[in-house]
Amino acid sequence: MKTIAFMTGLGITTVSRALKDAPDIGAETKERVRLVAKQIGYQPNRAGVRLRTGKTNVISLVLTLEEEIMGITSPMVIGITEILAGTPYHLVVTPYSSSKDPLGPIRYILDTGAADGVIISRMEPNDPRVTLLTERQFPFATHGRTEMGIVHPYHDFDNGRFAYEAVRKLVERGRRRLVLLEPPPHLTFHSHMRTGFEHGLKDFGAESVSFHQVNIDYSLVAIRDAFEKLMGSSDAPDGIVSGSGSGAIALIAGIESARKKLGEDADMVSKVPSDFLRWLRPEVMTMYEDIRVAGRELAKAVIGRIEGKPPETLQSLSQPEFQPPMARSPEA
Amino acid sequence: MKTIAFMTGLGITTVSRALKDAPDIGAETKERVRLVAKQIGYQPNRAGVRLRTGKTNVISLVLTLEEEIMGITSPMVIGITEILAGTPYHLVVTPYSSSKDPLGPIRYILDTGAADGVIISRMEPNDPRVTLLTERQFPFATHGRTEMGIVHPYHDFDNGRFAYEAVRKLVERGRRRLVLLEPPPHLTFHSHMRTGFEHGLKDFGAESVSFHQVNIDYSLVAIRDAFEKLMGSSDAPDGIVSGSGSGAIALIAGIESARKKLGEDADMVSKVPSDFLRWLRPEVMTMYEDIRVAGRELAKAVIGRIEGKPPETLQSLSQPEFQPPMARSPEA
DNA sequence: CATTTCTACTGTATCGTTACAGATTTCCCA
DNA sequence: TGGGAAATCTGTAACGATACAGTAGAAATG
Repeated sequence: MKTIAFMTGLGITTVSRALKDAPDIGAETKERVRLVAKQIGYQPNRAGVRLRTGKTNVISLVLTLEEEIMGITSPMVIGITEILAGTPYHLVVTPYSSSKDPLGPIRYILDTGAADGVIISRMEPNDPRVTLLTERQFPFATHGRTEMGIVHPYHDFDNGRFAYEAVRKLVERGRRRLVLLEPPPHLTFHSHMRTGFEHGLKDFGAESVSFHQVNIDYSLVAIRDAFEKLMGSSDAPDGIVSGSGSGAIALIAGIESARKKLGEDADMVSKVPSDFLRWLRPEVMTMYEDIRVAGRELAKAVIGRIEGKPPETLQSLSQPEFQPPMARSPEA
Repeated sequence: MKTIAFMTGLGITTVSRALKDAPDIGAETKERVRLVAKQIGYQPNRAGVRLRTGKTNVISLVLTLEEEIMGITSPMVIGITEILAGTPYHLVVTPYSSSKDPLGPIRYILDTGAADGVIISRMEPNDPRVTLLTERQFPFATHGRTEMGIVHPYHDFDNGRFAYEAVRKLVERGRRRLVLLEPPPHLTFHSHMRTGFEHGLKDFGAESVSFHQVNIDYSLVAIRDAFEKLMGSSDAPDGIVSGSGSGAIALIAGIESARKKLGEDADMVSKVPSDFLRWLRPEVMTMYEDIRVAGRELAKAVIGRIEGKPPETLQSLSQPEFQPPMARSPEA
């Protein structure tokens, strides 16, 4: 900036103000400054700005290491960066080992002012992170909803609707004894999915087969073993709703270990974050949860919040849709 | 820091020096300063340090958006952050849209001093990014190798060995007409894999079926269609080596579209970054590329470089191993 | 005892930026 | 024509940290 000041013969202050289009700078001067700035490829020094103003130009994505399992991080990161690319914001990934202290990274960011906004996930109905961030009036957006009466920016997949439509589809196929592989009970979308499932059962006339031994956070091996037992029992379901793509893989293995056949002994609907299942097991009906879009929405939401937009305008819910069956061959 | 200085009655400079264990500060004073610092939870202000010293305490992971396809980003990010967690470094993800300007993000980082070190991937034999970073003496580590005679930190999976062992395995199964789904030709590991494949053919006595119409960067649909055609032709291979997990999925679809059967008409070996294939298609033989470990190694390597360790001590090659077949049921 | 040497500490300037409180010039109106 | 308002520009201080060049006092040296 000193260089620009020297080249234009102006004061440093003037250059600074001209570049941010302040009203007390002449139009012609601004033009000149902008030209020179572009010419020499001026980029504001982030440390300088940050030290002086406290603005970090950083968005922090707070991740549990557990999230890796679902392969959700990739598209989320990509989606976020797509939006940030057009802004001065950088994306910093802040993980926390062991889910025992979810507040740790939040406190760190609040205490050190490490970012201008945060994106968090794995939301709980009563989430202390949301309480803390709201108290401190710190901009954030959540992947998933809460139930505390606090209005905050979020993006969510309509898991209730997903389960409801899944039940409808299975009943249409003549299935009546349905099972749900659900999210862990402490997360908000557990009850969303559960409720949607139960509504579906009632509305479409099917019954529920209990399967609470495992949830989508369990290891694939644990899910497979539990489901193999269920499928081998006299209580075996004939319709399956899977709350996660990797869970579905384990369920399929369980079915096969029990010497049953998908599509014959049972049908399955699964939420998926990618195309793999559709390619390898086209007999599974899938609803695609687009995490990349979620990343985009969340990035837009935090930025909106940073800019002071009211939180209730920064909420979005993405509607599930069945994916068309995979065309197995070009001429088919 | 001002607070600590006030509380201890020392000068700000003394506090600064005491905290970094400078030799000209009394042992007792250091102890006192450290105690007070811990007491009030002092964390150095990153902007202050960065402005004064130029040290950003940031490692930048430079990604192509294409990388998402392979689902490689998640474990890579997790692996890196695992290492950075014990250090003052933050991880910033810097993507570049459209692979037409791979130098863009590198230039940005060099020009603005946005990071202390960089991790890059999708290496080419003659890679301008490596040239540039080396010229400017900027610490970096690469996921994959180059062939320019420049010694630099890297981590790589031994793709040559992978293809060689894959051929051995297929020949052991009685397969003789082998095909390779290879990486795109401009990337370094293309020739690694190709060479390993050819060596295998020669050493174990098999022949190559040409399949250059597509590579692992093509869409799954394109790969499937091309492979379906090949499998339907009189030139059909009976052994397949797939350079990527998602590619393998498309190949399987191609086989099935051509009304052939995996395990009967042909066997397949694939490199995979996750467990999915093993669960869903246990008949595919897999070698696991652990991207999380790669992330860890790369993080350690850049930090080593930042600390001035010689590059030749920061290189690692991970050896492929066949995964044990999936136990289909607990009692088996 | 004077002088050097060492130990332990400190003040000042600086990194790049912006907030704030002027300063200068021009213009308008009574 | 004098005085105030408006428009445009600028100098200084400060954000938090550290490099550097000291200083003061104690200890060692001859």
